[in-house]
Amino acid sequence: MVGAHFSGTGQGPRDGIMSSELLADLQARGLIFQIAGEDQLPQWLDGGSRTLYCGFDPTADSLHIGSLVPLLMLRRFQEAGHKPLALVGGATGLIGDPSFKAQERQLNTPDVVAGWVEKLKSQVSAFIDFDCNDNAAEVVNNLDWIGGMDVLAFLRDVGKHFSVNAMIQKESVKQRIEREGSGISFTEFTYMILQSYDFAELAARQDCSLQIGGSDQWGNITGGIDLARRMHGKQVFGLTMPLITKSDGTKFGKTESGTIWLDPRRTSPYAFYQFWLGTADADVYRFLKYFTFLPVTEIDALEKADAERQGRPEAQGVLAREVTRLVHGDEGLQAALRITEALFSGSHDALSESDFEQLRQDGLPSSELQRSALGGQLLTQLFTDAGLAASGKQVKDALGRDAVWINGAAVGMAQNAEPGQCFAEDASYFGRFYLVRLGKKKYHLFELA
RNA sequence: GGAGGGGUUCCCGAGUGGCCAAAGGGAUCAGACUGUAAAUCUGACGCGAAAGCUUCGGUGGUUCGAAUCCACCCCCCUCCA
Repeated sequence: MVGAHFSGTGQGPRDGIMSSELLADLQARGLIFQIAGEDQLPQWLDGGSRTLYCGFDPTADSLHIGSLVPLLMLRRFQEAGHKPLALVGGATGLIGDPSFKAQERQLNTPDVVAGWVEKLKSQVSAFIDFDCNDNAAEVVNNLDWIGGMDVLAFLRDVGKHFSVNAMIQKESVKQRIEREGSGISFTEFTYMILQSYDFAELAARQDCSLQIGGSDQWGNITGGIDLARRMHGKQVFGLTMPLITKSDGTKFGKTESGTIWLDPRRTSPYAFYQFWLGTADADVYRFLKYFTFLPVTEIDALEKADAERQGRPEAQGVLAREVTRLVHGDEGLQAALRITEALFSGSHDALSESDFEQLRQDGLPSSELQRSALGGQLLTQLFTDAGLAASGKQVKDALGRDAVWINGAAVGMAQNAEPGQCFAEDASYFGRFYLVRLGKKKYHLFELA
């Protein structure tokens, strides 16, 4: 699956693109927050194929959609003819980035982090091309150069270039230092130095001249720019992307059910697709620019068309399809579409037996049902266990409002103690499937064991 | 090591002996309205269908009764050494 999605988009590297054109496109997409070395960067990029990098720290066994913008950014640069390095933070992941984090974080054990590093490596690889000749991507791990370093060398060769006075002035750690009720350990405080060292090291060994990252990385990136100059006399650049915000002020990338992960085992392509489909009107055109490769002109045209038409905009559907394909490939997208169509078109009766099996495999939440165990059970219990609701109270609430259906038949509070009747033989699809709907959007497939 | 401040239900944050399963806000879930929107309105929101059961950093204690009082411990923050 590594790299599989890249070729699936039908857009190979477009080496004809000039970099000034790239920067103009990024600008038009609103993807540029700040640039370090703004005067010289355009002509530097136009001057040839450059190497750039972006770091991803292993803080879990999967990246989430917060990393999507930087990942796609690496690819945008690659398509413009530059060489992307995806750095996986095998070393920095052991320390923890304090940037704009309100609290000190729990350290993870080296084994755990090492395991995550491997997961991230393959995940990151799906977004960039390793096979094109001149500017093939690479994955690097900073544990390779930080892991073997001894303390004295670190303090003398690297630490000497940093002024604590300057470090504590950085906006990214200021709140931790100034605000009452928080603090920062020396360990996390050192993070900035490690990331700076990464940049200097990559500049020296791979001639990497640009680091990209989220806007929260500005302090760490500029630290690296200074260090590369001091240690190796190299001039390098930095570019940050804006923090993705939502118009309603809530945090992007989280839903009621939690984080949206890139790993299909954590967030199914169906759930992923649904997430994007639910994007607010006020955000959707901006997100199309951030998260897809559709030309800006096309996005603008879509916005105009949506505005002129009454009713439901098409933008959400476009966004959901594009991003799902980027992350989960065509197959993942098809799976998501199949489920969506089956559930929201209103006609479950059209589904075949194999369709049901497919839905389960495609990531529709499902579980097994033992007919023998139905006896003493209550629906509230059954549905809570299946994850349809957080507590029996919520199920009860839904039952009381006639918001529960089993295979299309409404179920009320009166049936709570009658699961056997609700899951009757003749009510099933193909003798074994029950599709339960709670509320407007939550579905669960039960299959008789 | 010393002095002071603090740890409340998902989050913020009231609550200083009974009227406290614990105000208020946010988040979340469900309903109406809709576009599988937004805004608005309604209900739920520790667990439990209910009876009832278990919470306010931890452990013990005082009391008829504790989130609230006492003792010790743990953790966080500020200042001093």
